Amino acid sequence: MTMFMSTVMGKIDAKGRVSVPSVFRSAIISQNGESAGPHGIFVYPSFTENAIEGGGQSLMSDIGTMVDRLDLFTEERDALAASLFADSHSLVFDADGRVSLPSALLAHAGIEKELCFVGLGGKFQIWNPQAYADYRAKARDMALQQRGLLRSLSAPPGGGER
Amino acid sequence: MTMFMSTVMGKIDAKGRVSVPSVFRSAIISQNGESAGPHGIFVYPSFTENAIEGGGQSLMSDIGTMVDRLDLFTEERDALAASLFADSHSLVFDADGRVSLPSALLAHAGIEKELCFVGLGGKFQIWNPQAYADYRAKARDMALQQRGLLRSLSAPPGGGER
DNA sequence: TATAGTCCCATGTTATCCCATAATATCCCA
DNA sequence: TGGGATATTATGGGATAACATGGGACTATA
Repeated sequence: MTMFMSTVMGKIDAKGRVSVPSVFRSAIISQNGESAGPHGIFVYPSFTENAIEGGGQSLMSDIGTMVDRLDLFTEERDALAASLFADSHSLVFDADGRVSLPSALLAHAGIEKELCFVGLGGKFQIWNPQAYADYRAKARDMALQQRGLLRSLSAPPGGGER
Repeated sequence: MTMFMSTVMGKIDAKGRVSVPSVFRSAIISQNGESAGPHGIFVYPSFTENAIEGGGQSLMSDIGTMVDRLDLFTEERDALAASLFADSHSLVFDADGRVSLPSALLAHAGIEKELCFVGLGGKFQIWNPQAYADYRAKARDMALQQRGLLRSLSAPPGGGER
């Protein structure tokens, strides 16, 4: 299973295009299956942070089947579907592996020219570099507080200490 | 698996025509099958909101089978079917991918000139932009309440981790 | 004959495709 | 382990196609 990892800087050119880092691109292609037609990414605003969140198409179809399990024609389902899909976009790579991010998403993340891709395992995020630096400091503090939990997860089967 | 997503603004011209966004159009065409004759959309008033709802022909047949499956007396089922199909319209694209929305539907959604298409995955909605802005906030709250449900749906049998 | 609905074509705008270049990383062989 | 050759990548810009939109002409309907 290929995953998104590491942090890569990037910028938006005069035509609004962003080059998706090759590390992320190859992860997506292997996720979607080598052959499958035109590749691309699936992006939406993060619910909890001022960042754009994304993944391969498989992430989208997973969400689709999830919603399909709810009853048709109910307020709840429609509300959920609206929140999930209305602000989501399916972006296709051009010949050089670039996409153009919708302005609504850029606004949500406070991105103008500079941005950075952050791998999160199964998905990735796109941040304003400055905002990410701030967030990262906070995230580290949180992770430190969770150390106990982390140890209890890795310990069980007489696991190797790190 | 193509789905309707993202939000697109549009307007009605002097002749009452609306240009169906190309994102939605191509989703419909791939849903109906590339070849199949003249393409179009299937629209009806939303039951729960002041909006127009629509999709490709496959949505209509889904609704049909759903009605058939319902465990109701024929009278009740006929009543439901009537309310579902009586106010439904099948609109065909003109050469430029436009349709003209029936005035009854426009009235139901409170649309005059401006409107917006909202993707909901398997179907889409057409809103008065102002009304949608209000609804969006409400939908988000409702969706947040469903988060627990959502998580339980995504977890089940040996699903890929996200 | 007026009205509304189609069909078809014209336009400005935007996005897409395609190629060129420079920088970087990767490979290969001495 | 070097150092040069070869891909791969990121980025810029011009040409092209697609799209949204407006309006004229034709056809059916009342």
